[in-house]
Amino acid sequence: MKIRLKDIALRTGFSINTVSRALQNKEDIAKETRQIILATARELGYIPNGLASGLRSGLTRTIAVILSDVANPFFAIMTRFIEIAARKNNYAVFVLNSGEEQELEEQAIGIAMNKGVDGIILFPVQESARSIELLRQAKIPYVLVGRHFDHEDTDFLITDDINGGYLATEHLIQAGARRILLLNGPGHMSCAREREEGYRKALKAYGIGYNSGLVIQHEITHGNTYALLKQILANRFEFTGIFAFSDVVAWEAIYALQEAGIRVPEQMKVVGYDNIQSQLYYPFPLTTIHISKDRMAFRAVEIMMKKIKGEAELECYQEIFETTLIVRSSC
Amino acid sequence: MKIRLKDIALRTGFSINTVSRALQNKEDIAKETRQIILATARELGYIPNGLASGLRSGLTRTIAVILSDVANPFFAIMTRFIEIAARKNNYAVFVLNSGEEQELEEQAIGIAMNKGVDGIILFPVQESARSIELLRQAKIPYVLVGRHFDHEDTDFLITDDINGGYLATEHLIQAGARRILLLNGPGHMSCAREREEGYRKALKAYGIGYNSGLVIQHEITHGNTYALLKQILANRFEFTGIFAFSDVVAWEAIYALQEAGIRVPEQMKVVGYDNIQSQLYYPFPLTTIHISKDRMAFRAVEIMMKKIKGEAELECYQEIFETTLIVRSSC
DNA sequence: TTGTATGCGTTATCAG
DNA sequence: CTGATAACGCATACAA
Repeated sequence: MKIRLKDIALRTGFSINTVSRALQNKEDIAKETRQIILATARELGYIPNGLASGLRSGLTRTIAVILSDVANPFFAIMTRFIEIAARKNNYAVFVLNSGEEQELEEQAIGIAMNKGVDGIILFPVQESARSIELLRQAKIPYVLVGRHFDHEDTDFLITDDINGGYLATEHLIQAGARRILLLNGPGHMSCAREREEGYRKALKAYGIGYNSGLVIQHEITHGNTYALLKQILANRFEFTGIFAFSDVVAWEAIYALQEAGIRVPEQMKVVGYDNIQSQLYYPFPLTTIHISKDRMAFRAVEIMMKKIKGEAELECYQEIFETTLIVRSSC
Repeated sequence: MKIRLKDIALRTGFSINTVSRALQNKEDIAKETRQIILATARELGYIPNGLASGLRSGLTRTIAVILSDVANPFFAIMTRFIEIAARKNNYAVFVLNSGEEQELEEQAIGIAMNKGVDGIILFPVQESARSIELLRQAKIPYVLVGRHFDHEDTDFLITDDINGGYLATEHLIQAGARRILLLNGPGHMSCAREREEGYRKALKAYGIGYNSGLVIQHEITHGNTYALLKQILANRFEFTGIFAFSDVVAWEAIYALQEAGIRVPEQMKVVGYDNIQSQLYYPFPLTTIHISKDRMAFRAVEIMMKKIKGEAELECYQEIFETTLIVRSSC
């Protein structure tokens, strides 16, 4: 049998209202009264009905995380940290995958709204800014993570991807690679554009000409890089280094390289992005760009909480996290 | 401004009730009426309030997935498939991490109940059966995945871990390993016990004595295997094969082996479990035991839906999925 | 086929 | 400090 406030009220002789206020730790309740109520609530195994309280109060203590694909370790790690932080704040999190498809992202936003979430942490697909429009219209607190829109004034937490792209490319160059394949994400993603900007800067700084044939924008969904690289390797190719959009992309690439009998780093130098290995011990030591996944996730939740409570001091929280090079054995 | 049924009612001239019924596609509504209502609902951008409908109807179209740690690729993959299937059924999923701690798992169950989920998919910690007790008392539909209780009559989906353990061990033996370290999960986990049973069976079948010093039960949380193996390798050791509880455990082990300068598979043969590489292209080809993560996840959701709708034909759904050996290069 | 009335469990307002 | 009452938005039973 489900216990309601009413049951506790009946048992203790107080009114439903008093019980509610006592359990909420409101101030104008006698100490003794509160104790009695808390005790019987515990005794009866009372679990508040979040739907009812959410409906009435307008707060559900629930947020949604909308991302590309939780099966991708980068997003899985982010999700984990977000859940840890959310739970500390007594929040539960919905996980919704967009699969990097604009339509599914918008659908996910709709689901989140339907569920009455207090806020949304969004890793936006960026095929259009309609998601932002939706969020804004609904007046629901949100924070973008990892990517941001140039012409929209939103909160966001991103990493210094120009610098990251520069560091990765520079390291490849210093390792002797002149022709460097950029296995980038699609151009609508701000982080992809910025990583490419860093790539270009580094080439320029080292006096290497930019070759558009070496810059590949592709869908970064599961298996796509692998298929693509298989194809590339089947033909003539003249690069000796690869800068991958992410560690996952790098792995897929290396997987394809291995199948083609090309050794990393001897014959091909590879640098990834995200430093997933900061959270998982993979036996393949990938040189990569580190970003602080934990700090970003925690900060995202922190901002979310402030916005929900209406404590946001600033118009927009926009933070750029540092990127650093981690040298392992792939380059 | 949030659109409610009332707004659509006002706009169309029908009553709230009619609008509600029209949007639910109930039968006793005039075709034309329905069309008008649907059109204005769309026009106004109506998003139903799931809290209100959930409160009233008792169904929230929401489930919870409670698992060890989404950052672990195995659970991430399962979560992904579960979300896909749930979403097809118009369900959203809460992800709650237990961190393999009984207390956090029970807390997570409480959160799920508070949120009014229609059902729970649980990868149980199994330190105690109290979680099952909670679930049962609350009369909330649930399915256990990956692990099951011997003395509890519950729905569960597991894999044939005795066979899996046997196949892994047999393969190690056939590859020439006689002294095989079993890096197992804790003994309270049914799947760990069953994998060990398979291990023992294989040893016996090949006339190899069981050596309890080679069987290690340990917490399988992030980083723990790595630390443990570092310690083991620092001392004298005499095994030439490792059967790891999971691919993640295997990776951590191999990571430690590499740091110790021990080559896989030349000096040490390793077999993992779960075949995470069926979903992710990792450039380290791990020999492992395959389990159908997609089929298990889809089935879990399918069962969940049936139980929620009260269509469950059987007392308990108990299914054991096949395990097969995947040979790659680590053994 | 449609409308009215009621209640889901909680919180908020206000009176006592 | 406590209690009565209304309201959140929707779905259901029943009346029309």
